[in-house]
Amino acid sequence: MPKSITRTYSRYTREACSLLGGLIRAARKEHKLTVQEVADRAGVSRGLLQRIEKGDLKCEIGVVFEVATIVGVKLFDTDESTLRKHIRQTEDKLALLPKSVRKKPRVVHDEF
Amino acid sequence: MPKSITRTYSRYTREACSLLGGLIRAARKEHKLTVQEVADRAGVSRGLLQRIEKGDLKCEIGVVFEVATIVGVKLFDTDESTLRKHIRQTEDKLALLPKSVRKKPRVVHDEF
DNA sequence: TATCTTTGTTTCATATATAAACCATAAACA
DNA sequence: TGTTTATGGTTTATATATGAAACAAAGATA
Repeated sequence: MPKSITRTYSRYTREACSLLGGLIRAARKEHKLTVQEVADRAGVSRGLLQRIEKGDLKCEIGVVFEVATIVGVKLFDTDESTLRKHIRQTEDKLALLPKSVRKKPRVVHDEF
Repeated sequence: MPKSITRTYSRYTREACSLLGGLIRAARKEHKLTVQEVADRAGVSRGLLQRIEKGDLKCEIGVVFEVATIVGVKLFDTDESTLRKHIRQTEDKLALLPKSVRKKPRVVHDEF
């Protein structure tokens, strides 16, 4: 059962979300698109899109990214092929790292 | 009432989420941090963090961004002050744009 | 080798995000 | 001006994401 849920967000997180929402809103208007129109294209409700544009932190990331894509806001400042390349690079990097992370020697003997 | 919810995501959206998850995972391991440790710092459950690292599209964007921030993954390739500047620029841009978007002349008289 | 830890899944109860329907205000155009 | 449309708030019912706990398997250290 989820415990009663008061999350805290760093300033950077809040500002990043706020900026992303603002970029989406600006891009939508530049394309002369209505809130309803973009919502329809993304398959979401008008209210949800309005929350996204306000930088609401509690929206599905997939929906936010989808809306951003629809209005032409690039998440990683890269096109799709570059994106795929980054994914491969990240996978390669992960392959080199240890599978699981151990912190310290299990027991500390050096108490003196 | 929400209608029964089969969303579609573009390839770019899926890959962007996948990449972000991979970057988080790689950054976490580079910092020698355990899944549980990062989950605790972010105030989320271990299972949720694992879903984020797998690029799950249905997570709160605030949580994903927060985790990314914790392990040092920059969303916009900028520091906090630059981020704030971008926000202001976006606001200024929005101030210049029309408040609401009108599509076409209301009625088309020119049917002939 | 054996032991401890991390990770990867699963199931389940519930808190909550969402869609839909309203209404009110503001903005755009004639 | 008046009319139409876009936007911004609600409110409510429900689909679903989440936290917690349990389990198994894989990895790391001695």
